Amino acid sequence: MRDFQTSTPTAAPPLYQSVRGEPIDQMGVRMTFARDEELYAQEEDADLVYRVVSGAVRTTCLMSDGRRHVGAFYFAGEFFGMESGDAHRFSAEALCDTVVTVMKRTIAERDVQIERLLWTSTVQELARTHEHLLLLSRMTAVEKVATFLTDMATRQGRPELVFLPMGRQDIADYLGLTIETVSRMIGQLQAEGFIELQDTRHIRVRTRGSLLKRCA
Amino acid sequence: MRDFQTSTPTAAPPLYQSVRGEPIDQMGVRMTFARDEELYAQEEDADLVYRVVSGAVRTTCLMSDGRRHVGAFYFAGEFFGMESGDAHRFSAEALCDTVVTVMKRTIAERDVQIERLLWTSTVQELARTHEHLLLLSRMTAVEKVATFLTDMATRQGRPELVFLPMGRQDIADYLGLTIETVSRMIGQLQAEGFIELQDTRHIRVRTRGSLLKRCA
DNA sequence: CGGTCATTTGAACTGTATCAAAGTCGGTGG
DNA sequence: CCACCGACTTTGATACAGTTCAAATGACCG
Repeated sequence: MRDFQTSTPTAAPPLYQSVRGEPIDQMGVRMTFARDEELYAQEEDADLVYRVVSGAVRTTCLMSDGRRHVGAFYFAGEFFGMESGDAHRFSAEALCDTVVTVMKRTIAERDVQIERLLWTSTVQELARTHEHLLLLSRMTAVEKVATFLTDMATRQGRPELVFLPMGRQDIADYLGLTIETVSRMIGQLQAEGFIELQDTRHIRVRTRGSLLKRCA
Repeated sequence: MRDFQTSTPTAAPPLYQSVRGEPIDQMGVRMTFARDEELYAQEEDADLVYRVVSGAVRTTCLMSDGRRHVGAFYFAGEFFGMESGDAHRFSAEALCDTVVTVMKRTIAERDVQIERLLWTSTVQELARTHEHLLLLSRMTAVEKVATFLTDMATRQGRPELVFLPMGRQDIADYLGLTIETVSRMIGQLQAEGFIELQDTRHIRVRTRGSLLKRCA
């Protein structure tokens, strides 16, 4: 986990200057969370917005019968937490040691610059969620895994070497598959020569073009 | 199709007054679309926001290999079209004869009242999309159909009698199932006594409580 | 009525889940 | 430094939900 630095310039959006003169990256309260620590819980009041400074976060949703769903993963520079009206529909946990900045939503809304940024992030989030929807409803298991890997690679800004800060169970719950199927599909992609596993969490993408083709 | 009036007071949110004194319901250009007519296309510039006045709209996404995905259905009073950054990721079509109001997004953003409303709608949309995500990733076929029916019933404000302005294929593509499975699950719910079909598009919900239990 | 399109029903197939077991890795203590 | 432990991951065999293909039924409309 130690080598995971998503705070690379490629991954983070440019700095924005708020009207108060503070760079938005440094606004709000800075908080640190350990691996698997909870940032907020399902059903909790959603009056704060978050931004990843370094590390990674997952949002999860537990159904009454114990089925688990992972809503999204967030990396350095990305906003999250505005997914709901008043109460969080998801809980958020750190995937590894993670630093975030937290801001009261009402304060954010008082600053035109920040509000714009929040709006953009929310629309972006919506777009990503729609992609996710498409993935879940209309893709086969291999396609899901291939899409996931290329998405991770892209967001980490390094298209050839992907690092996965999350375990197989998280991936499975994100893709709507079982852990076994995820494992098998990664195996299959490797057998077909699209990827190469350095270890379970570091994957080298051999032929990005071809892998993309498996994404439908 | 003739009897479908979603412009009932129960379905539509209260009127809002914009700073310019116009009720927001009547703002923008009024347009009428016939059944299956396209409001906007995938990849088209997304500089307009829409609101259903009467009728119903579906958004669809076509994958390269022909697989089809229905993103959402919209009824009277609901906003749509702000799902993306610059270009629409979905196309929008009228499910039946439909009236909408169209507004330039830039104009909407100049009016604080409208902008707030748009924000609320977008966040609501995001929440609904997350529900949809959960449905697609972690529900069985029966659960999907049961959830769909209760959702439709709720949004139409009549929990006992659901009217479906869309065909089975649309439902299937919305739920990530095939048309045959949708049909079978509706049949099953009927056999189990949860619902009763008046005709293919009018469904009476017998025991809402029990039907909800099938929604996980 | 007859034709077209949408929906339902039936039978066989398949992708993914489930259940079970064997590896693999990273950390810990001797 | 090595041996062991526990958690995570991979692999294998079987089961089943949902798909696919095919045909029948039903609804709508001239």
